[in-house]
Amino acid sequence: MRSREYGQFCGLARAAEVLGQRWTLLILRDLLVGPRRFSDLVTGLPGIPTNLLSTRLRELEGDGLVTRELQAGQPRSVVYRATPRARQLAPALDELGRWGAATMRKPRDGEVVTDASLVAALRAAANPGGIPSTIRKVVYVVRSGTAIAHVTVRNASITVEPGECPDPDLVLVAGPNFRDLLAGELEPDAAVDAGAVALHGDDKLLAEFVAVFRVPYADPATNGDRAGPTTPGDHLAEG
Amino acid sequence: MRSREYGQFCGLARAAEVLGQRWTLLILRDLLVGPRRFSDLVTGLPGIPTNLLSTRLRELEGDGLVTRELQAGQPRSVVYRATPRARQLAPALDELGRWGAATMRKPRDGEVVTDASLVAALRAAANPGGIPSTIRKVVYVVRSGTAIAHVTVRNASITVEPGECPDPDLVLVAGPNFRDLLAGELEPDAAVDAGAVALHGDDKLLAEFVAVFRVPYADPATNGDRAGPTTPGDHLAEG
DNA sequence: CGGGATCCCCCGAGATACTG
DNA sequence: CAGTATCTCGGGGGATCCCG
Repeated sequence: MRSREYGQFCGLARAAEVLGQRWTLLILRDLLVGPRRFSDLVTGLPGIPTNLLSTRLRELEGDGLVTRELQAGQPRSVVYRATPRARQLAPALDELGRWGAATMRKPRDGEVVTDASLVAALRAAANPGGIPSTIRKVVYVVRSGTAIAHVTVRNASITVEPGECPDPDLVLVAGPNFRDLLAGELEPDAAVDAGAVALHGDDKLLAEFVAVFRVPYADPATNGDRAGPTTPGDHLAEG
Repeated sequence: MRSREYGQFCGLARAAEVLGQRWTLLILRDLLVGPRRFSDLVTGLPGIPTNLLSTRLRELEGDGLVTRELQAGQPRSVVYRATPRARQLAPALDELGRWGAATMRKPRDGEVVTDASLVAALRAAANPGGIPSTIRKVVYVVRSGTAIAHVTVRNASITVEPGECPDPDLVLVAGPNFRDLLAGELEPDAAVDAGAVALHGDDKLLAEFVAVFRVPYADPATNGDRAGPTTPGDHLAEG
């Protein structure tokens, strides 16, 4: 079998052949946030070798997941864009991201947060069922390290985009314990004093924010078992 | 950054560090079907080097996803088991499997179907909402190549397990166009004549089977766009 | 300056053989 | 049965170079 293949007629194996290549999952994560130029991707993926990025983009184009558009202008500009087929990956990447986030506590040495990773994390955490019925439109700006995203919550929709936004109702600057807040282990009232977040604006809106964005928290000590044994029926009867 | 790491404080990056290693996704797929011995895994993963399997199992044990139990007996036996934390991956792997299956048409040259891949595919395709209200208990056996699984459909539950089962109500032997049937592109009445399936037993139960197991079918020609442009709100506003 | 291509080194993966 | 040992080879990492 060729190097990246697995020799099985299996959906998961086919997915692994594409997504199992190093950096591919993060390239797609960034492209699902929006179209990006080569240099944008290099910036958003610190440490990626440029030759590998080039190779991956060509492979993804061949797999029908990315399109390549030449932009007018001098110096010339190339824009990479996720195809509809790649956008169908969003639910799977959200699941993977939530699973991976469940055991994250502190950044490892040298780990960074990028705009795209912040946007992806917030989109994966978004819970439309948590939108208060009283809301008309609220705009948040979220900062974590140097990463910035803005959130617009309306009656029945949550949108998350990278970067700043003028006139936000509330700016949240994530502190060391920010995830404890989103995991529900820290009450909104206590979050500022606990160093989870610093607020600029209408700080009463923080309670709405944590109602809308929730992350699970797996206990590593029990290998992730949080609420007793997994019952059959949770997910058919796997295991 | 160490070789498998990405240097980002991001749930998806953490997931990729574990699942992006070659063969890891398929090892977990097999272990989510049930506990397996080393030689079971070697059999279910044709082509995997035994030293790599050994390495991966040790890594997964270190990541808290697999436990290793010595079984009594001579020759000695070792059983590997997915931890609860690994079982939390099931929804993500199902999503990935459905995504990968959406563009599968025919097996590539030499591709096989294993018991575990058949079980995983059926579990990912299971749709409890499709269970007819008239059902009490129906048992199917499904064969695809040399792979065998059996399915039990009850009032509100679907279980899929590997291997045979005594006294099934209906045996389905998958033919070349079996997926067209599950994708809804082939009516149950026409399936046998079209070579999608051969039946042994109460063939009127086939309609119930296809109501319970559904797979999506992406059109490769349009890069996976099946029903017009993706509307914002389908998945927040990604893209 | 953006968008790559080229080069070299080395680690990780594949294949096979062998052992407690 | 359940791995380890050894070798080879391709792909990834890192730096540099190139071209419009």
